[in-house]
Amino acid sequence: MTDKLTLDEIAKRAGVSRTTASRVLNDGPNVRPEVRERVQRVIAETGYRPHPVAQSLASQQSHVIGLVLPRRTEALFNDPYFPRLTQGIAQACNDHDYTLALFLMQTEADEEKFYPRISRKGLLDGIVIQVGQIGDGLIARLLTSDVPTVVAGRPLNHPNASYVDVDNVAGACAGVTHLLQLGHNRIGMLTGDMRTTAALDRYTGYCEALQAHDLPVDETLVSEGYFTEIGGYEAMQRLLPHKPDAIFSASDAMALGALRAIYEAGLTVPHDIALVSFDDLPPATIARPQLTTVHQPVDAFGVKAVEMLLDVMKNGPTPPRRIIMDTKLVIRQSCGAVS
Amino acid sequence: MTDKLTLDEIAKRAGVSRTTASRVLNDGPNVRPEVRERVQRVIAETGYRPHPVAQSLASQQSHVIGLVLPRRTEALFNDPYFPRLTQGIAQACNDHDYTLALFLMQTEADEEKFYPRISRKGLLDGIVIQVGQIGDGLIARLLTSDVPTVVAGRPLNHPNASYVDVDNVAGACAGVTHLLQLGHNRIGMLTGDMRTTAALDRYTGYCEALQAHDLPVDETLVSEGYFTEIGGYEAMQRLLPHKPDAIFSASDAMALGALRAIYEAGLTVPHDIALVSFDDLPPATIARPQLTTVHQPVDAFGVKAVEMLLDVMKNGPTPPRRIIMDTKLVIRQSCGAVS
DNA sequence: ATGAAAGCGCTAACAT
DNA sequence: ATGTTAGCGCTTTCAT
Repeated sequence: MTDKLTLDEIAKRAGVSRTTASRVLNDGPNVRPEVRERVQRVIAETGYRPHPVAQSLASQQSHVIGLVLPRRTEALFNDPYFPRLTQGIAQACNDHDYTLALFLMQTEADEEKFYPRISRKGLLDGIVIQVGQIGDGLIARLLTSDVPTVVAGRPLNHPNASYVDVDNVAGACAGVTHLLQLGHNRIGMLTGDMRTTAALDRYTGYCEALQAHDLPVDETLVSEGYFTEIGGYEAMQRLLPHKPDAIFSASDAMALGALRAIYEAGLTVPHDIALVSFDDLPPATIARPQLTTVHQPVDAFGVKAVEMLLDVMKNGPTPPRRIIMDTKLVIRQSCGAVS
Repeated sequence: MTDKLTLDEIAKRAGVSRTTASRVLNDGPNVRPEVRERVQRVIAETGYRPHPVAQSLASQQSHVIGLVLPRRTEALFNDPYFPRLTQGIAQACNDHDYTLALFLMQTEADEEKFYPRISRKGLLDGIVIQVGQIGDGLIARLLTSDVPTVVAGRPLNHPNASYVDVDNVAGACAGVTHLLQLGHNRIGMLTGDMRTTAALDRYTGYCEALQAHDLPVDETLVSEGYFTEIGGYEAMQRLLPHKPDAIFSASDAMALGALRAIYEAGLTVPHDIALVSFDDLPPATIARPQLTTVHQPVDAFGVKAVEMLLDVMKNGPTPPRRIIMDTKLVIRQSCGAVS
């Protein structure tokens, strides 16, 4: 009933042509105020809503943005980062009147399934794709497709990709420098999954900080923790025999695992080992002691990604856009700087 | 180039009518094998992909399912439940060749913004909406709209809604009964947000277990923790003066908070206070001691919700469907049953 | 300022 | 088995 309502019907009831009705609907120009009002009243009275698909077909834009998260199941919900990123992007889509379509790619095989769907102009007006080992092949293909694409995180080997990232190098460097200034000189690191640029860049920041203080990078003090709690736990266990006096963890989740390992070894944080991590997500304040950590603006990150995509959609992919967002060291208890 | 490709073009190149080309595209009947093959070859050679929006308009179905999560920002990423639910639903959509559109409703006001979009047949073939205080008004409206809707979780006051839920009552009852059998008789409870049915039902299960053992419900031993870590922490602090010998927590996250409060009070789990919770999400195995908890099948839950929706889409909303999924007590360390 | 007409790219009922 | 003919509901030139 309220459903068979079409723009033609509205036009008829308002005594105008469908064109004029369309103009009113889209707040277009060239409509006499009184006519506009009349049409609007009919729209309001009937509760008419335009058929979004018909609009899409005619206007050649769907007002739908796709978010592609290439990530294994476990990584996806063990890491508080993704829900938060998704939330930020969803919010931004909302604010710009776009609908968000979510694509979770669990395996490389999913790529083949998704690509035809999303690369075809029509369903999606644009795509935000998160970097990650899975799906990095997709990035290349997407960039040459006719769907505007923006990458969340720094992609490897895609020089003309538009992307937004946080300054992982500077952030990590700041975290490690803080530990150095507190007088530590055997600073170990728990790295993330080294197949990701986030992990690589944070490691780079760690090295830079040490080198700036004329300290060598001791590889026996570096262990891969894959960004997860359990990974951090195990990596920390590997590091303990080498007696670090401080640890920089590439994620809060790993820091949680490190805390466990340290306690089980009969040591305490920050007394025996000082700890600084990266993220500033909920685990940071849940942990005891609370984590000193490099804050990254995840929400703003999502907003920036969407805004960049909108820009690319409007003005084309060249030149490639680039936004590197600042991080900020948040000092809490785990570093020992405050009591 | 590869984009101006339309079904007409394919038909022309294959020397058939557009109808026949369409038949081949949709694996329809009544096409001679040789013709079918010829068309398929042209499709393959040209890399043709049908325009999904045009298909939607003509066929009156979008192959898009909407997931509506009415939840405040904080709740959304402090609780590992939602990412996991989303993941399960996304996976199920995938498997059934549907695209997932995500709608995060942060405020009641968002309702007004979303409703027109999603209630209009066209964009969405169906909707899965998660229950929650925000958005419960939406449920009523959606149920009377012409978009097939299924609720994730038991909705309050919507007798003819189709929904899938876990057996919160039985699950909670099993958890508390376990504590009773271990000999505890001052069992406190940390409840979730009591405006949600999940929290209410788990409380009901708690009461039932006590009553089955002829124990009264002592309200001084019950405190609301809103499902969050910090909420559980504070609720536990309120309970400690009343000397419970065991605690049933309505979520793993709250149990984490409770652990903190208990340790800070100089007590240990399970020695001084035994602990059983609900969820069996990642926090359960990260916590020390590991949590004895009522496992709920979140992934399967999402799958069931999608399958129910598909059923409703196909066969109409009546009679209302109902699926209550079983839970299972997972015994770990926090209850003290094992060493 | 308004409307007629031509699509947008596809599906489907109806011939043949 | 194949093609013809209408749409699906809207936007958008192009006249007027």
